[in-house]
Amino acid sequence: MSTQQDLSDNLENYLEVILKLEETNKVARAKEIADHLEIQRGSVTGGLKALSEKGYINYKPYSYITLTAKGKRVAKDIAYRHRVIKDFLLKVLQIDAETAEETACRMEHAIDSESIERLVCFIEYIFTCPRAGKDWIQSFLNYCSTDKRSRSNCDLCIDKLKSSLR
Amino acid sequence: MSTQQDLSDNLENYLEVILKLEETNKVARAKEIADHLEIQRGSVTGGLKALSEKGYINYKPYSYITLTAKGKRVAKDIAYRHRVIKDFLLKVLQIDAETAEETACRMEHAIDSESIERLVCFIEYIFTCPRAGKDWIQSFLNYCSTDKRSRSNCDLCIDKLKSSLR
DNA sequence: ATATAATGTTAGGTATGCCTTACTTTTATA
DNA sequence: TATAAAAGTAAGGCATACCTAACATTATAT
Repeated sequence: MSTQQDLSDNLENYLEVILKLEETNKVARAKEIADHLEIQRGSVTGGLKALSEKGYINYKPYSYITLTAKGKRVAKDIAYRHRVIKDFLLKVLQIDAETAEETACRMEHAIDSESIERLVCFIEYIFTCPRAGKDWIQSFLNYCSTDKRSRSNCDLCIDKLKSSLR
Repeated sequence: MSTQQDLSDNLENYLEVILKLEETNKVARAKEIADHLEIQRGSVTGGLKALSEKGYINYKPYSYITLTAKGKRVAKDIAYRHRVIKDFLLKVLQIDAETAEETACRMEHAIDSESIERLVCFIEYIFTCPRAGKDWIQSFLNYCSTDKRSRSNCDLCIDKLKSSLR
């Protein structure tokens, strides 16, 4: 999904965690990878060997782990997709933080590059275009919770928009 | 992901295909499931046994396959998530049909129910709110392709909006 | 400096989910 | 109705990816 299908969703998660650990601790250690992925220590070794064989990490038994240039590039891309999707869920759909985080964790492996770029642009568009913007998104939640989907507030809203643009 | 995590992404795909085949042919047959999932005939049997054991399909060797009530409920939910995501990709992000289809196929297993409902509402909101609407979405693509993301056309756009609301 | 704790690896087991090949059942046709 | 084709199943194999328990290495603390 990242470049071709060289990496399973699982291995993508490894890379994402290793990047995070590198940023915090300079290097990653198996124990912490296990903790972050919520799997057992013994399960990590296999993943690390696979990533090493594919050239994404520098790995020697009993030593620390770092990303190769290729690994870093891919890891950053995954983290980017994660951020964009979480942003959309949080700021546009206004999903709660925990759900947004969990869903972003899964969707990041499923979305294609074109859609991610378009999504980035769309979020920007919403908050840039004078016809939309922050208050427009705020009204969205109100629209959602209104059973009748009434348009009774529309005139008021448009009046406010008009005067704000004068 | 559908109800709990009783079903893998894979088995969810089986259900989705079986629903589609039921709608077309009244029943599903292993050969056609294999064709739709692009796997070999021999691979299907295992999936069918798993779905049968979990109570999603009515399955007897050498016979046709139908969804149970539970299976139909879940299958329809998956198909719904698929439609909503594809709709968003097509109509909002304006991704090409083929990519939208493929990406929806993957994302349908990753998204949560809350986000799907919010997404449904959001798509509706865009095409209902007088501040947004069809021409607003059309302008989005233009915004995307503009390198500078300039706001030079904004005044013109707002004028048109104003007069359309008089 | 050495015992102990923490960390890492190995080996064997389980489950999913695909493959292929060979065999069985059903369907169609001659 | 017999036989060939099509559809379905079974068995054995492979890859992923997790588990646990036992063993190895490294780090810590006395």
